[in-house]
Amino acid sequence: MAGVVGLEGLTIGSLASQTGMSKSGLFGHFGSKEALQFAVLETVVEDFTLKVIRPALKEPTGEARLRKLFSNWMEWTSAEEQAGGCPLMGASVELDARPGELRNYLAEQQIEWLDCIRRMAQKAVAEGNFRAGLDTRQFAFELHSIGLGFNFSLRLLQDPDALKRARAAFNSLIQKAKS
Amino acid sequence: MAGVVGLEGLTIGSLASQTGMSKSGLFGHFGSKEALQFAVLETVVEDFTLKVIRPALKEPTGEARLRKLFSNWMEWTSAEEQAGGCPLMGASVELDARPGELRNYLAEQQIEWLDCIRRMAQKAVAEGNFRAGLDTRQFAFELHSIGLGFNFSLRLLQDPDALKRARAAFNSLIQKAKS
DNA sequence: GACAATTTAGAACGAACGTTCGTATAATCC
DNA sequence: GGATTATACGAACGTTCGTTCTAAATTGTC
Repeated sequence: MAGVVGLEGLTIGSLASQTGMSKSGLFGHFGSKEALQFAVLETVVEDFTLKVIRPALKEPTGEARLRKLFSNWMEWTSAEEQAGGCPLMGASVELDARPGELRNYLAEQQIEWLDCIRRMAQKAVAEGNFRAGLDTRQFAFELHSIGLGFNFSLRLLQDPDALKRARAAFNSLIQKAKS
Repeated sequence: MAGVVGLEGLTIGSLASQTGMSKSGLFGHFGSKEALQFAVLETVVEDFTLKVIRPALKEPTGEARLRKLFSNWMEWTSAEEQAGGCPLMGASVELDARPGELRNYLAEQQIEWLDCIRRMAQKAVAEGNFRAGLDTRQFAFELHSIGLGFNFSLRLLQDPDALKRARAAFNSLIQKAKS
């Protein structure tokens, strides 16, 4: 629901009726709407870590791990249960101009995500698969940008080629990192 | 205001008091909230065309025009009056799972925007500056992705290197289009 | 300067918002 | 098995939401 209508658009009444609970019964579990939003965000981050990052860590370091990370990410972003696209990207846009704990938490997590990409790229550099002197922060920026573009093309434009485009961009990013 | 709180978060009461008008006085100009949202979106698109696309069309076709388009775009996205970042990107995420006329209109405009990029790239191909056989739709996808990444890094992460990163990504995209 | 049209204001509407309260049921503990 | 703690409920709170009236003010036209 938060993915479709946003964290602010998510309403306690509609969530209650969706879950078959009473408004006050559901409210009691959180104590405030902000706490509910926080719980949603935490759950999403947890799910992201579980389905995107963790499985990739089982792959051998370097390019293989990055490839796995990327494909997991694309799958997670386009999953049917994510009705409104990647909820983290949704929240990023929704919260980027609203100071508060929610925003701080999300920004922290997204910095950590970019750093996770950076570390994987750095590992590929150390192993000699990516060229020495590669700007791995730049690599992370560009990889993340591809994900944003994919979400946009898939969700708003409903472009059937969205995945193809993202994959092509990813491949040429890898290519560029090598030479 | 719509950029900060979103098109749905934008409320007639708050907009009225912000403009010094009465709620009903302001409402009368639009007749419904959806019409107000539509007007906001139309105004944004108009402003975007005026400040980003139109000035680029004065440049010579090909790479120079694309460079001007990109720098205009970055400026517009990071402008102070766009308190919540690029309102079109904000609306894209907000509306991508909410069927309706607003969504249709935005999707149309964004398709037109990607096509505008594509045509400029195609021109560069025709002139021999970009390599023959370049996938210009792919080029447009990647260019737009850089813009999304820039908006993200600038607004949510408040990364002082956001513009540097976007420029570097753009330059290597141009480079890639040549060889 | 009278008249018509547009623009604004004020009051009120029902609905939904987040939140609080008191209470009844279910689970847990000694 | 009785006391205690979670958990869920229905009702109501004050506020704000988008919207609808009607009336007053402003503007433009002949």
